[in-house]
Amino acid sequence: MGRPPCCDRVGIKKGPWTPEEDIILVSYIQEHGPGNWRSVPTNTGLMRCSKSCRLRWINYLRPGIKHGNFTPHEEGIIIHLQALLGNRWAAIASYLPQRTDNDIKNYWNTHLKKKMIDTAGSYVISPDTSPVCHDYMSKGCNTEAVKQEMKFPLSRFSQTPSIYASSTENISRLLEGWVRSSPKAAAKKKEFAITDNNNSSSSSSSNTITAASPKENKQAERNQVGCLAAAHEDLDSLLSFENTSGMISWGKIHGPQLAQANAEAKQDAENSQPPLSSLEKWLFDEALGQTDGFLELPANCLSWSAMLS
DNA sequence: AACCGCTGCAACCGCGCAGCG
DNA sequence: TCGCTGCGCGGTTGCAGCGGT
Repeated sequence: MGRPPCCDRVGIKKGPWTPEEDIILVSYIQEHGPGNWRSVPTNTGLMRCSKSCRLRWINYLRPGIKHGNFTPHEEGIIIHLQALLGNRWAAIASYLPQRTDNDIKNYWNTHLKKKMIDTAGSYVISPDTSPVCHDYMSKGCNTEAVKQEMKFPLSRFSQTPSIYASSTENISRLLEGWVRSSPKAAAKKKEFAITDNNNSSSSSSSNTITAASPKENKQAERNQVGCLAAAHEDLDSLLSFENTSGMISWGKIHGPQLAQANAEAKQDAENSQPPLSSLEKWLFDEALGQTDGFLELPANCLSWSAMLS
């Protein structure tokens, strides 16, 4: 007796989202905030199921999402956390706020898993939770990829997404200001902070995964996410291109105005070099072994990642 | 130029969990 | 306590784009 699929209703549209649908969804979320997905299709008139709306928002339209160009450091984090947590992509994604679980999952399945299998032929993958890197370290490793990343840490911004992708990036960018000022978002951050404080005794070790019951693990995960919230605030500056030119109200722009807004936003992004954020600094520090960040990875994981590159 | 296989990624599907009445 | 409902997660699929022949 299975539950009937949510998208079985006649008239529910499937397949790729159109820019128009994206704009409708973004406009609605800008006004009402994410959540209550059940009501989104009915209130917006979108012929999509609630799940599809949620997924589209989470994986593509949400502000601050970065696609493609995984850095060696991100690879290292993913590899390390995958070894620690297994295929719990949502948990892994919580350590990489710019990445979605879907993105990480895809990247793992299409790139990293293959690399791991390829290299596992010559090296033993340790089954224990401390992955892996020892053999590589003992054999020496090529850290050129890491050095490159450290030389040009902002290279990721020079990626050339598709035309439509750039338009959704602009949607995200435009939304950035709303998310920052959104009372809901602020409340969420506050809530995280409170959770973090309440668990301060454990937070110091919250980055250490210990053997515990599934329920406890779940709670620990939440705590970890809470710990990350503060870091997320720092990330804001990285995630956005600093909408100093002013927030464009999404409810008011359509057609040619939208195209112009997109063009201007793109121009802004091309002209302005993003400031060095706390995270960028953290990445530098991490590479130099001066980790005081929220996620402390074994330095050799960078090497591991570079090795795979 | 046409075909074919491969790759990467967006989107879908099914299940489990949590909240609520 | 139980059933219903909505949300979130992980696995899987489908398709567009690309390169090779």
